[in-house]
Amino acid sequence: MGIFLVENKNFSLAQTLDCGQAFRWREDENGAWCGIVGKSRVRLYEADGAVFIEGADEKSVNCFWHSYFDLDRDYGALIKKCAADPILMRAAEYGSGIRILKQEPWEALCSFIISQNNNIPRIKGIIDRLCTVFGEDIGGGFYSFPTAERLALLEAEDLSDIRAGFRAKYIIDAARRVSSGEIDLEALKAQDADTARQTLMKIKGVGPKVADCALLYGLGHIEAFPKDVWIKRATNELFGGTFPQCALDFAGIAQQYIFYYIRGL
DNA sequence: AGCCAGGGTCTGC
DNA sequence: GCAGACCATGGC
Repeated sequence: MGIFLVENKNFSLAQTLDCGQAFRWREDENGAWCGIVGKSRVRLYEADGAVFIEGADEKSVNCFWHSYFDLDRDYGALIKKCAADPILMRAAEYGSGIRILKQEPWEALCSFIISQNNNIPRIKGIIDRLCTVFGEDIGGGFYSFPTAERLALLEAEDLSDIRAGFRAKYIIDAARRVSSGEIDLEALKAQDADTARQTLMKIKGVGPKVADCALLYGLGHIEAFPKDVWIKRATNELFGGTFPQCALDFAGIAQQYIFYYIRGL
């Protein structure tokens, strides 16, 4: 039996876990969502107007998982702010169950290095193989996301079975800079987004878009605003070339509504 | 078959 | 500073 996590107001597992911000969650045949975070494999489901979690103890639910799902933030209030722009309001209502996950910084950074010039199904495949080959066996045939320390010991050729293509050398460069301490991801949480972005962009293969994804999904900077091809398209075709100004202080969250909305059109 | 994908680097102007 | 070729791979 699962442990109560939260009421599912402004929280849809399907929207949150399959909106392109994380790549290791999968819906099972019963409509529950299974994923591996850290060294835990958990299963989440919605029932009776609430979200429940299996595979986690009471203490981790109240701390880690509460933070992971960003449960202290009032998404309803943000959606109301979106109403200042009629198109953004439509997008926010369409994706009103999305929450921005607070993922592990290294996993977020590495995942979005892999994401560049790539499509979501293949991103998931590459990450699956990366975890299976280089992650830690956490039992049951499941594997954790490999640490930067582990990957830093490899050469790009060692990733050939992962089929990450030209991104392999970028993964290794990122792993080495993080594991050596040259880039302290935890410290970037407390810095302003622009400073942190510049640091992240010292990594080969990390430009503004990947850096913003790491900032938003791994480092808690909700004002970071990844501009991928879909968002550029939406900004031009839906907003006349200018991102809605009413959402600037939570642009990352608004961006996720727009990304989900335009891909669903 | 060919275009595209949650882009970035490198080169040449 | 900015455009254009190029990068690996596979989904559609």
